[in-house]
Amino acid sequence: MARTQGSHSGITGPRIQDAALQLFAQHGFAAVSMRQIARAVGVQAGALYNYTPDKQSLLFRLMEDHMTELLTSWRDQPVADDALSQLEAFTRFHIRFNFENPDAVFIAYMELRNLSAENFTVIESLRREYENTLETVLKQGVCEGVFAVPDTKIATLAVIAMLNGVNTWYRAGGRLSLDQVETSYWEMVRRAMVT
Amino acid sequence: MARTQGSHSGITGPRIQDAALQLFAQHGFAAVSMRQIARAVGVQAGALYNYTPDKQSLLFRLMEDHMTELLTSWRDQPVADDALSQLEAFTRFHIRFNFENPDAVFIAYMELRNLSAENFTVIESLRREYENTLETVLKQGVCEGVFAVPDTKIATLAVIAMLNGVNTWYRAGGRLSLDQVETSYWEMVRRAMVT
DNA sequence: GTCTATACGGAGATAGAC
DNA sequence: GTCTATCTCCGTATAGAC
Repeated sequence: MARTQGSHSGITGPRIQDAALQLFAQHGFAAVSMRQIARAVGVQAGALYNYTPDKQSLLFRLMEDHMTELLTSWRDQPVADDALSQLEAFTRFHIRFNFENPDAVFIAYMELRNLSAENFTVIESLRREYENTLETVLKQGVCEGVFAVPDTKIATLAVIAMLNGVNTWYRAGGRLSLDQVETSYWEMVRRAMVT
Repeated sequence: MARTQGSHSGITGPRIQDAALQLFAQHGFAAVSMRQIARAVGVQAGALYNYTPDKQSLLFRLMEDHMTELLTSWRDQPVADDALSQLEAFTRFHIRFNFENPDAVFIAYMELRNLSAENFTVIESLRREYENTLETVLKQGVCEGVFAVPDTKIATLAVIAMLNGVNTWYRAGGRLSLDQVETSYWEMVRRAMVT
């Protein structure tokens, strides 16, 4: 009862993040105004600055949260000990995670150039960390003699680029289930990597 | 002598295109102002409107010119008649063309959402046309029995996505020549597609 | 915690002189 | 063909009332 009119306790912060995520993904960071975000949340523009120091921090937080969740989700996956199973797990995990987080994935790739220099460094290092988890699998497979790749660094980037492509065309409810898509990509990845 | 001061005959138009290409690639369409473009060219903002009806048309023209050049360049490539040679030619052509036109390629992928609905349709159909040239090769290879792919449409998109990734990391003067990069990617593409 | 009001600057685009 | 000047609108961000 002591709460003033219009107060929504602690939920406005997350709602701002959600609205920004959706709007940035749809129109691009530079094209979205703070007023638009405020309108989507149902508050006035000025109120946003109780939750974020500025627009740049809003973008950074979205990307950092996304990359952190990507990394922890992959680390929480059950692991096999052979490289082949790990590569299949990575392929399927990456496709599924991207499918479930299309806006965040899109922003993480498209809005890198709109990060300040310091923020860019942070995000890039998280991305590098994720790429390294795949490269480690590939290196292990090369050691075991099950993978033959021209260059593990190039192969890492090639696999991730290929898998990222799924989000540009796959939509739920089309002629293929996500599991079928995973299987198709896994077949191509496997044949490209395995001896 | 009849020419007024500041006139640069017919070269201002192309200079506007070049400046816009570079600025859009660097900062993004939405973040670049007509004033910035004018400054880069060395004219006043109002003068731009002698060459383009508006900012949107400037973007569309850049993308359309790029896609058209991509298509005609590929059509001008010498063709082998077997699918395997054609796939290798496509792989190397695509990597090399992208390397030589990084700004245009970047814009063509990043600024699709900033096109008007009608302009988007045009660009999308040009892209589809380019993808179809690759899918035709893959289909031919499947018929000939030299390729085994889970789905020619998916394989087409997978190959292009993988090859597009090169531009995100490869820089001239690094540890690898472009020819070595082409060869690495071709090895992965070949093994992913060939029976 | 949210509101209204506003400072301050820059956006796209146009008019008319030269 | 380019310039200067300007219209009109919207951007980010802040101040202070409630």
